Amino acid sequence: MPELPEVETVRRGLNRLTLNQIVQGGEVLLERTLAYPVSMQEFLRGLRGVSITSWQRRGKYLLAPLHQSDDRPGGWLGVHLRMTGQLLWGDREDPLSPHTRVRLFFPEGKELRFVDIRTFGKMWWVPPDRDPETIITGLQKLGPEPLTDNFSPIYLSKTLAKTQRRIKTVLLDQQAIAGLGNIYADEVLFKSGIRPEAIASHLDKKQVDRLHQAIVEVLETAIAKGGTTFSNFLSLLGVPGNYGDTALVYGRKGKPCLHCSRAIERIKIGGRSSHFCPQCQT
DNA sequence: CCCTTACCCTGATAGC
DNA sequence: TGCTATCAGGGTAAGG
Repeated sequence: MPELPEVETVRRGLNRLTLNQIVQGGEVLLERTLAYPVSMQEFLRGLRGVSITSWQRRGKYLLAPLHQSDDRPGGWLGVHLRMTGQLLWGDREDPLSPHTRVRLFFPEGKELRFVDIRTFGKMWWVPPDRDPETIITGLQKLGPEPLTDNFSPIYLSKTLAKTQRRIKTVLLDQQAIAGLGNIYADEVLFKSGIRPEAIASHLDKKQVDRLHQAIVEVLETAIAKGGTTFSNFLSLLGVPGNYGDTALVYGRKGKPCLHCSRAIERIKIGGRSSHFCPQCQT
């Protein structure tokens, strides 16, 4: 389940491996992966002959501006990995995983593959004359990037003050903060000593400040470790992460809290599992 | 408007 | 051991 740090890690890998090479063609093995255009012919027509100038990230979305060989704009490529999506860079002759959904062919036998077991992941080709937000509509509703100045303690306190939702639900709301998912949300609540079921507007200033700091620190640490901190995540070259290595509460139901030894509990909030320490989090 | 729930999907796992 | 039911969750649409 790639969240902001994993997507950021993928972005950095893509920037090292995929830029300024003309896309020679491709293959769509599961048309449902295409969010726009929905036809594989149109999608591949848009991508053939373009090259990628850079990869950008917004929340959990990857966005790449494209250009034609004569330097005219070539639109944009968008990717969302959702639950199980992976982008893999390798050779065209590498054995195909049965979960391969989209292939893009690059020069010298290289290939960028979108592999996705549970098929929730999406790709978009945005035509040159369109704003990406009009095609990838999820971009319109994204809150601030948590690792920029837009995400200040003041912003967080104002955002939390005006909702009666539980804090865990708000952390998962991409409109409030872009990029957190279920694992990192549980971890930042543990780190800041706040129960996931706490009503957001009831948090005091000290709690909000601690939460803000925890969000920034947990994400920065995870990015520094290459996004392999919690989730079972493969880098672009297929190198596995150290699953479960450093999660302090996520997935540790019944196990002793690493601070106080009380058993970690798991409850459902908004249809998602939430892990917390009943002693350390209040 | 604000918030919650159902849905999509397949591999892993809990439970009988 | 082997089978089946349940669970996992990101974003979106529909419902309350």
